Parts: sequence; C-alpha cells; structure tokens
Amino acid sequence: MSRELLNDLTPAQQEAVTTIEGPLLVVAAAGSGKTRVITRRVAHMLSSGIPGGSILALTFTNKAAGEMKERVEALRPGSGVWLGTFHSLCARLLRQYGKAVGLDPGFTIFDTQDRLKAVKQILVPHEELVDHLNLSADKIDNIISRAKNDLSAPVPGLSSIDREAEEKLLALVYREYQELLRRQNAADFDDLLTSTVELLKEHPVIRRELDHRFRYIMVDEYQDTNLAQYAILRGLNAEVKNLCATGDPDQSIYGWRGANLNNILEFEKDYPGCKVVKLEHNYRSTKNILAVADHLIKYNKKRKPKQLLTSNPGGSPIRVTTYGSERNEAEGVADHIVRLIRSGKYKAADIAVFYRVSALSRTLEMAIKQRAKLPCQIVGGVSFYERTEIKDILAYAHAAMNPKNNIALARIINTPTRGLGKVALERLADYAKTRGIPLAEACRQASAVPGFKDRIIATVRDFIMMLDELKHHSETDPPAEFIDRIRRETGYQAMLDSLPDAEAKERTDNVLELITAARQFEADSGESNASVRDFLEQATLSSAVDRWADDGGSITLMTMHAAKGLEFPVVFIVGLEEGILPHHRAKESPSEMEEERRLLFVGITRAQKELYLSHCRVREFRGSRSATIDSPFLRELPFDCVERVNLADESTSPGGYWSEGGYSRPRTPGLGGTGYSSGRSPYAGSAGPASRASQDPYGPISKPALSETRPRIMTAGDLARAHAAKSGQAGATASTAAPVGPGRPDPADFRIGTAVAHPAYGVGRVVSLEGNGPKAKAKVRFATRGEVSFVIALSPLKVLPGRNSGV
DNA sequence: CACACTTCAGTTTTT
DNA sequence: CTGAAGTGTG
Repeated sequence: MSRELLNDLTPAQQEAVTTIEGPLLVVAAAGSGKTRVITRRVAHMLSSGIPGGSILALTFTNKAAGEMKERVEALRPGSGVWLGTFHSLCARLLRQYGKAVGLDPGFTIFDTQDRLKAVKQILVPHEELVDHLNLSADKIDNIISRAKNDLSAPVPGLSSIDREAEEKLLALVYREYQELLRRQNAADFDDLLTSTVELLKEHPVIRRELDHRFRYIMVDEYQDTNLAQYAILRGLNAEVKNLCATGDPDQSIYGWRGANLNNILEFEKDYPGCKVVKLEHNYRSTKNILAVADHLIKYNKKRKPKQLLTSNPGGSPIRVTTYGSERNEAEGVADHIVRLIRSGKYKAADIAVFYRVSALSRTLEMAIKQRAKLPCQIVGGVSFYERTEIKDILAYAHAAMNPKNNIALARIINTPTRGLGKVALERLADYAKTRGIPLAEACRQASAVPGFKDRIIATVRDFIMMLDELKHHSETDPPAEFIDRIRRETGYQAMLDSLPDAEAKERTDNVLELITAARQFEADSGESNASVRDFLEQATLSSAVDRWADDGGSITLMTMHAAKGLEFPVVFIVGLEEGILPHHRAKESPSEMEEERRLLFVGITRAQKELYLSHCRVREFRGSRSATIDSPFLRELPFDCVERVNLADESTSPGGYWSEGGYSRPRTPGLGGTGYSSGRSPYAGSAGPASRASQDPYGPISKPALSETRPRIMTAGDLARAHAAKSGQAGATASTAAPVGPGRPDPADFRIGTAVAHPAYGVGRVVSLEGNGPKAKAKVRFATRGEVSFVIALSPLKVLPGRNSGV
C-alpha cells in the first residue's frame, strides 16, 4: 500500500517520509523535492492509520497550503488533514477559544491599513512628541508589529534620538492601541499569533487539549518562523512531540518580520534526540546555476556549510549584463525574452523577472508589454484586496457585521458622500468617546449629538438603518450575494457610475471581480456552506502570491520575496546595485547583509535552465538620475560559469565596438573590476567609484579579456553578431552600425528614410515621425524586428552617416 | 461641506 | 514620479 508512495524517492527522502514519531528536522536545500516529501509524508501517515484530524500541516502562504491540500486530496481523498498558515490556524483557534483571552468569536481581523489608521488616531494628541522624536505613524506601527512577533515590549529603533522618551511613548501607544483593538473587538495580524500564545500559556487545559488533538505537526519554511510562532509550536508540542520541521537556513529572508534563524539552527537543542535528515540533491537547476548560488552563499558567515549537488546538465552560462540605464535594462530584458520565445524553446509562462523592490516593476512591465508586446502579470504591487473600491465594499461588510468596528464604519460613513463630512464625523466621534460607546451606537443616538441638525440626524439614521439591514442579510446571504447587495444597495455602484467612463469601468470591474472571488470561495467550500464571515477572513488573510494564478500565457514579474517556493525555467534578476540589492537599509548590519545575500540566493535557485542577472550604471531614483554602484554580490559570483556582457559603454567609444569583427576592447573591466576580485572579502572596498572610470571614454584601455580564468566580456556588438548568426539574418547585423548607448540623439537629425542603428536590433530605417522637440517619436523598421516606435531623445538610436534620404 | 488645487514628504520585503 | 495631507474656493 505504502510502497508505491516510496519507490520513486531517494533513500534520504524515504527516511524523511517514514520517520513519523518523534521530532524530525528536514534540512532541505533549494530544489530538493521538499514539497513532494511533505505531501508523501502526510499520505504515508494516513496510510499507516493515523487519522487525518490529528495531523496539522503549516505552510508559509495560503497558496502553498492550497497546493498541498490538492496533492494530499489526490493521494488520500477526504482525509481531514488540517492544512494552512500559522495565521489561519490561529484565527480558527481564536474563533473557538478566543473568549478565554478576551476576544469575542465574531472579532474582526485588522489588516495593515486598518492598523495604521488606528495608530494614527492614537497619535493625534502626541503629534509634537512624535515629530520631535523623528518618528511617524508607520514607524511606530512597525515597531509595535515587531514587538508582537518578538513577544517583547516595543523597542526604539537604532537611530533613536532620545531612547528614554521614545520607549515611554511607544509603551503608551502600544497600550492604547491594544485597548482600541479590544474595544472594537478586533485583532491585527500579529495578535492572531500573540493571542494564541497567550491562550496556550494561560490556559493549560486548552493547551493540553490542542497538544493531544494535533498529535502530528509539520511546519514548512521553518527558517522563517518567528518567536511567536515558535512559542505556539512549543505549546502544541509540550507533551506530544511529533514535530517535523522542514526548511533551509540559507533561504531565511523574513528577518525584518521577526523571523528568527535560531529556530532552525537550534532545533536539535530544542528537541533533544531529534532525527535530522538532509536533502542535498537538487533536481531543479543546471550545474551552472547551482554553482553560482553555491559560490555566493558561501560568503555568509552565519551558516552551516552545505553541498549543493545535482546530476542535471551543466547548462548555459549565467549571464551578467551591465546596462546604461534602467530603461536599457528593461528593454534588454524584454528583447531577450522575445528572442527566447522566438527560439521556440520557451513560452511566456516559463519566464520570470525578479527584483528586490516593487518600484522596479513599472519600467519592466512597460518594456515587456509595449516593446516586446508580450503579456505579463505582476504579482504583488498594489494587491487586489488593497484597492480602494474593494476596501470600501469590504468595510461595509465589516461595519455591518461588527458594530464595534469603528475603523470600518469611519471609512464608509461618507462613501458615497451623503453630506456627513469631517465636522459631522468629529462630533459623532466626540460623542462616542465621552460615553465610551462605539460609533455605530452614537449614530443611533444622533438626535442627542451636540450640533446635529435635523437633516444630519435623518441622514445618520438612514445610514445606520442601512447597516442594520445589511447585518440582517449577512447572516443568510451567501458571500457573493451579500457583496453584490452591498454594491447595489449602498449607492456604491451609483457612485462608481458617476465617474468618468474609463475609471467607472475599471473600478466596477474590480468590484465584480470581488463578487467572482466570493463565488469561487463558495464553490471551494463545497457543502459546508460558506459564510460571509469566512469569506471576509480569507480576504484579509490572503496575500498577493495566494491570488497569483499562473494564467499559462504571461511573463511573471515579482519580488524575490514573493518568488520563494516557486520555480521557472528562465529567470531574470534585475537591479544588482548597491542600495537596491543589497537594499540600503541593510548596509549597517552584517546580519541584514547576509539576509540580502540569501535573498539573491533564493532568486537564483528559482531558475531551472537559464539565469540572467543585470544591473545598470545609471538609475532613476526619486525622479532624478544618479550613478549607481555595482552590487558587491556581483563580485561574489564565480568566474567559470558566468559570462559578462557590457552594454553600457557603447556610445562612449569613439571607434566603436561595432566595427569589424574580432574582440571588442573593454576600456576597463566591464563590470568595474567586478569579475576580477572574487578573492576579496565581500565587504572590502565596495566597488563603486573605481568602476566609474569606465565612463571616461578616453580612459585607460585594458587588455582584451581573453584569459581562461577571466570572464569573457562581451559587448553589444558581439551579442548582435551572435544573434544575427543564429537567426540567419546576416544582412542585418549590427556590425555595420555606429556605436550606440544611452546617448541623447537629436530629433532634428531624424527624417523619414533616415538610416539608424540600434544596439540590439541592428540597422533600420525611419518610416514615420510624430511630434517635435524632446518628445518627438520615430517609428523605425528593422529587418530583424519589424516596426518599433521610439521617443527619439530617450532612445539609443544612432543616425548612420550619409544615408539621409529625407530633407 | 465638497471639490480642486497646492505642497509636502517619502519610498523594502508581507502574513 | 507618486500618494498623502493641507489649503482655499465655490
């Protein structure tokens, strides 16, 4: 029975799957088939007669939980295994046992926006002090969140001006914030964890019951658990210690959220006599990709050494490309994606682009959609559930269902506008505050509120009656119907209709999508009738990645954090620059620096077949352009499986790399010496100004990079030639083109028929012109590429001499 | 009270 | 360049 679950597994994997009793740590390297092991392990437990109800499996995201659910369901239908995230588990436990820690079962979960609003409210009387201490609502919000995850008191930040005063203020705000939550019968994300910790600590009977109910516990991504989560596990494992933790210390990337690497590093101390299984064989990536990952991660000091092995082929070299500007970078990535897809080897869904910060996504999206004309989806960014109209509609639901939820009520009391402005709301809030009642209750007593005229009283009454009506329906309506009711009956749809057409459509579509999501939710819950409350809970607890459904036809764009646990045949990682990757906030602390390195490691190890890293010399930041510094991580890549390409300096070369064949001559090492210094300490003399030397067009010329031990530095010319040769477009190679780069072509030189050169597309001819001055556009026809439009001044186009056929 | 306008500040990652 | 908060006007 159980044998078929095992016979395609390696001995190590088998051991992990069949070790069921007692504590077990599975240290699983990237791509080592961990998910598979976890699912098989659950199936194996069920086969051995363990009831599904006594198995608890905790994952990092709801999406991971969903996928695992599907797989377990396929192997052992109807098992009743409890699969979810820490947060969803806690929410469920607190709905059941929350009374013991002061939470009414119908409590509302405050999301990040709600909590920020709450903190802001509390800070109103302390404004001067907050300013004086150089704090802000969101800093304080962060500190409080961190304190909860660390199960500690809020601690002033490193750059604190006056620690003592700050500590005092933080303690006060923390206390008031918790009181506010309590009054509104609400819990924030972190409270789900801390309240559960409290429950387990203060109520031994409940703790014991749960400990015995969840006899077998599995935790995935254990390296990213924080102290609160650790405490929950200890509580659930005090007597029955069948805990299986899986993870990889090298992939811990949530330190900023309180994740504590010690949890996994000290597992063996915490659970004496535990068994440790190592899964080191990688089934995902090529040897080259793995070698790069391995070489990089070795620079981390706080780390258990580990060997990454694979029997996969070597694969193509990893390419590191230097671009002139972020625009060049985005276009270079887009163009390369086009080539990959044209080659027939990959389809759009095989390709992903990762970046450190969401802000980098925009340029890439534009380039891929407009230039490459390929569909792409951004995972994350402004999440669906954070859009105004979605938040508004959900706020109606929350306000109706939890009459104590002031935050939700304040959000919608005048949306759509019904003449209850700032002043009315203030009076209402004052009234409520002096009496210690919720806003909704104050609304009921509208006629007693000082300063309220008849018209206002009537409006407020109507409003509260509408909420009552909604509350009534919330108990019987299925989620989708309820959401649709809000849309129609609150005047929200009417408000949307009054907007300009395009906006009305977009926002209405979003609301309709919410209804679809609700319907989907109903379908997913099957026979157990889905309640409105359950839907709202899922809506607040679901993340961007959870919602990401691979549509099969799009390039995927996401942050490296979001990429955890995923894999793609082709991966591009952009923005390898000091300040971005590693992020500037990490600079001061070596441990954060190591986390940045792990983040890049995670990104790299998502790739199965091809990996492209890039950075640029100049990047637009906060509206202004400035020179960048190479990421120190670039110096930590090995030589032999990395190919360096410099597309940044072309325009500064007087004679041109594009000229006759032969090797191009990088004036300085293409990456500012990056490739030549790998022996150095990772922090030594961060590259930087030295690399700027290469911006001087007449700077020193170094020898061609031909030595075996050195990376071969390619230029645009090489690439264009190689590409042209491959695609058989010999006539259109760039080898005849003039040097190009992030130069600023003069639109006045452009006429219809002008021959121009582009670094990636080769030679083309202007077919049409549009507009004048700096915004003038030209449409150019390339033999290799068809017609492409450019804003001339911003393009890398170069006019070829002597071929102006226009006037 | 609502709306349009200005100014201002600020930019990590997410359950 | 973006979003939030503040100011002034109808």
